[in-house]
Order: sequence, then structure tokens, then C-alpha cells
Amino acid sequence: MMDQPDKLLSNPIRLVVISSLHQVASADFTTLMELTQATKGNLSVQLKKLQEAGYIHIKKSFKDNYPNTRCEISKAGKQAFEKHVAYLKKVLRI
Amino acid sequence: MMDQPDKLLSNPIRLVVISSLHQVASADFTTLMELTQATKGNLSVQLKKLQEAGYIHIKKSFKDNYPNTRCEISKAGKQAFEKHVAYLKKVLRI
DNA sequence: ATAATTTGGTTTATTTTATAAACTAGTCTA
DNA sequence: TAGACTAGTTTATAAAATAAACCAAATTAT
Repeated sequence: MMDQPDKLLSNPIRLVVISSLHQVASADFTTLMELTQATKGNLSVQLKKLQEAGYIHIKKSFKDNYPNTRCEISKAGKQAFEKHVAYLKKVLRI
Repeated sequence: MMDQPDKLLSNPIRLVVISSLHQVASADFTTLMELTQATKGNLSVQLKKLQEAGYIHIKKSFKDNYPNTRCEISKAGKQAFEKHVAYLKKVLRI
């Protein structure tokens, strides 16, 4: 069913990450830091969790000589997000 | 502003409690257990946290010879809930 | 009558999670 | 070439979530 909260998406940082990636095709580490207002250490950990859950894909490369971490939502991530939104709508009656 | 998540309401059990109490005037411990699907120990702790934050009022009495814990949302709880819902709507774009 | 079970919780021990500080590795700049 | 900055990761610690253990009284079974 859809009446269970997604534990991964109950964390505000991860929720903002997934919601953002649901809207924008891809985003890099720096952008996600701005969007989430998280510290880099914290963001790094949360991205890894999302990756391990298969919610996002992470592509590491070099951009203008600097390391660049680019994130994209996966199919599973999309499904989880949409399910969680449906859950929230139900719980919140919106 | 309203662009910050309410940490207390990021926990699914507490979110269901507050959302329910936002809709029903009052509910007792047993009812909240059913609604949240939490264990009693867990629910007890979460209700105390909501109480300590001033989000709910708890009235303890005896009903049909048994102890009865009845919960009601407070003004502060209502405001926090509505603010959090506004935050979620913004983040989720709904 | 009293032992076992159930109701309605609270307390507390343990596991899990979140978070920032410390660290790494390389780049740019004076 | 030393110092500061970019872009992260790892790790130590603090905080939170959770369920097991506990408590007190009521009910039921024997």
C-alpha cells in the first residue's frame, strides 16, 4: 500500500535532495548544499545513504580541475518520492 | 519565515499524532496507538516530547476504572503544524 | 481467594541516526 | 612556496528513536 512513511524521506535534508532532483534532472554537490543548507559533511553522508538505497545515481568527475559530484534521481527514487508524497497528502489531508 | 522544517514534526509518529489532533478535538492513548501503529513505549515518549514542546495538552484521568490519557492539540501545536504543512507544500511543490 | 491475564501506561537500555569537526587531496594565488 | 581555498570524505560525538522491561491496578479463571 502507500500508508507507510518512507524513513529515508523523513529526514529533511534527504527530502529536499530528492524533491529537488525530482524537479531538475541533475544537481551537483554545491548546489545541493545551498538547497539543503546542510554542512558538507552532513550532505555527504545523506547522499551516500540515498545512493545506497538506490534512490540516486552519483557521477564523480572533474570540472574545471576540481572534483565534481553530480546527482541524479533514479527510477526507484522517483517512485519512492511519489509514494511518500501520496502518504503525506493522506496524513495531512491535503 | 516558514522555510524551515519543524524537527518535532519530521518524526512520522509525532506528525500523525499532531495531524490527527488537528482534526479531532481530542484523542486518547489507545486511539493514538491505533492511528500511529506505534508501540506504547514509543508513543508515550513521543507524546511527552510534544507536551514538553507545548504542542499538546495531556489530561490524565480514570475512565471505567482504568487510567486514561487524553490528548488535545494546543494553539502552539496548531500553528506549528500549519507552518510545517506550508513548508512541506513548498518543498514538495504541491 | 488467589493466580494468571489484561489494561494502560512509564522508564530505561540499546540501537540507530544526525551532525559537525577533523581530515584528505588537490588547486589557486601572492 | 607558503597560505588560503575548493570539494569533498571519514569519524567521533550527540541526539533521537525504539522496544524491552517494568509497574500498578483491574479483570477473569480456577
